[in-house]
Amino acid sequence: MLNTRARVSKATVRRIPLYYRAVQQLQQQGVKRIRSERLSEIIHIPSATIRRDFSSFGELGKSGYGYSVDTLVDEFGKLLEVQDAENILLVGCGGLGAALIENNFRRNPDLNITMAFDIDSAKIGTEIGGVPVYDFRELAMRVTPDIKTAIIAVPSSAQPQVIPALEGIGIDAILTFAPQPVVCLPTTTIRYIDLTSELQSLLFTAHHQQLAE
Amino acid sequence: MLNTRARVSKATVRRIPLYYRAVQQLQQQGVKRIRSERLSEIIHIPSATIRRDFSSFGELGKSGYGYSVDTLVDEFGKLLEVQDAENILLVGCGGLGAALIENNFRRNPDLNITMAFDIDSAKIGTEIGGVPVYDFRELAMRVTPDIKTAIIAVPSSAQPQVIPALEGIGIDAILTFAPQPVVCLPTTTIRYIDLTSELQSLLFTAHHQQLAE
DNA sequence: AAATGTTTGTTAATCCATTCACATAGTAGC
DNA sequence: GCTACTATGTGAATGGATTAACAAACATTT
Ligand SMILES: NC(=O)c1ccc[n+]([C@@H]2O[C@H](COP(=O)([O-])OP(=O)(O)OC[C@H]3O[C@@H](n4cnc5c(N)ncnc54)[C@H](O)[C@@H]3O)[C@@H](O)[C@H]2O)c1
Ligand SMILES: NC(=O)c1ccc[n+]([C@@H]2O[C@H](COP(=O)([O-])OP(=O)(O)OC[C@H]3O[C@@H](n4cnc5c(N)ncnc54)[C@H](O)[C@@H]3O)[C@@H](O)[C@H]2O)c1
Repeated sequence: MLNTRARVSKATVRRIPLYYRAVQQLQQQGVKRIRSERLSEIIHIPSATIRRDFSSFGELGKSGYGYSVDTLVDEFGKLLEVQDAENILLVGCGGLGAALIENNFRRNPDLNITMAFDIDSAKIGTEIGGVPVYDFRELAMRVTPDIKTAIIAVPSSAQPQVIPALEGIGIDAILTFAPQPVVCLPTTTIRYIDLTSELQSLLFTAHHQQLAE
Repeated sequence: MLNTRARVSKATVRRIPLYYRAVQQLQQQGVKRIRSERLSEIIHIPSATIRRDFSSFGELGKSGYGYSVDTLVDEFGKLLEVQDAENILLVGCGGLGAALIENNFRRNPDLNITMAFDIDSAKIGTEIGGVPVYDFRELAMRVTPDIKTAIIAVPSSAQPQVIPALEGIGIDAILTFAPQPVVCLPTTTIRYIDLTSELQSLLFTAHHQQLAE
């Protein structure tokens, strides 16, 4: 079972999806068996890191053999709970929000944006890629109790009003593209994706530290 | 000068844009002076980390006083080279690519997407938010020599062809949304933004480790 | 200009993650 | 079954980043 109550490090958690995607691809290619050394070449993560990460979920491999691809797909699938669908709401149907809805994590059938909200009356009542857009003021009325996850794509200035409203209806996981940091409940897990900062720090690295080893 | 050749850590580099944004906002609010303790409350980074980061760019502050906001805006602006515009090309004008072009880092006048490329004939020859969309096969012909930076928003499957083409015309900094890892030249700085992985690892954290301290 | 209070910059301590390296446990071939 | 390989899982070593804590430096007040 995967309940080895060994603590899973934050760095490991960020890599689980990469492992899952890679072993899924291998499985689709009909590969039955994989060594950490070979996997390392595919995903560009050192083999020692892979083995340590894997070992924090139990003894998934066999000495002298490697890992069974099917076992890995199974175990990481369980970790990511891909068997039961995660229903997600999205707030802010601008350029970015609409793109996310259109795509709707198509490659991952367990991730579903099922409804969206905006305050722009031109957007309210429409559908984007089959997903209905509701008035954000009707949030409490429209949301179904199975939704615990939200994606925010509103301007930074609107974020301080949006987050408490989401927490008020029971959302406890938030992915946001608005970089404005916000205080949220201790039970809320929030992650910021700050596109401008990513680009700026990339450029800093490229310009200042072109000492590629 | 800011050429204290003290090594700047990777973690610090990722925070420079956050510092720059925060001190810019303070400046706009007319704030002249800021202490690390106060800045910590604003951007949710411990004050000790802030002071250590700042000190890697020289002695920016004064004991018993704090930091001059104007000085900080100046110094971080120089670090991020905001005085001269960074011209950027974008490949893949799908939902995400179009959203990025429309927005065009509006808040940062030094970051400009100046041209875009696609292989879809329905898009080639059009404009998105004033930015022309060219045929990707005309990349070498269309690109101007001032462009050293690219954003990639093509499907993962197309990425292995796109990156060598970009490197061929002198691009050395790449921000990509296609998670497929690629080998690139040692002189290329590449950063991946993997939206699906971000969401999946967020959900893992929310579901498995709701031991919010 | 002396006394008091404040906040930096940095040294030392700690924490977290990566990497090395190998004993152990298994595979594969005969 | 025995021998020769092979690759895992993990202690131990290293490296990187954060945090604590405080002497030194400056501001401010009187
Ligand atoms: N698109 C980019 O390239 C880019 C780059 C960097 C950062 N971002 C950030 O991503 C976020 C979204 O970007 P975008 O380009 O889609 O912006 P956008 O302006 O196109 O869309 C924002 C949408 O949010 C809606 N909105 C505003 N206030 C709202 C509220 N209180 N409740 C519900 N909806 C509300 C607006 O009506 C609009 O439809 C912003 O925070 C932006 O700073 C985007
Ligand atoms: N939008 C999302 O929510 C989302 C989520 C997760 C990951 N992603 C990733 O972001 C990337 C872009 O996503 P999207 O939703 O905009 O995809 P999209 O399919 O809407 O757009 C892709 C665009 O790239 C163009 N293209 C394809 N091959 C090309 C080539 N060789 N050269 C130039 N252009 C080419 C296509 O014509 C299309 O316009 C993809 O890699 C996707 O996996 C997006």
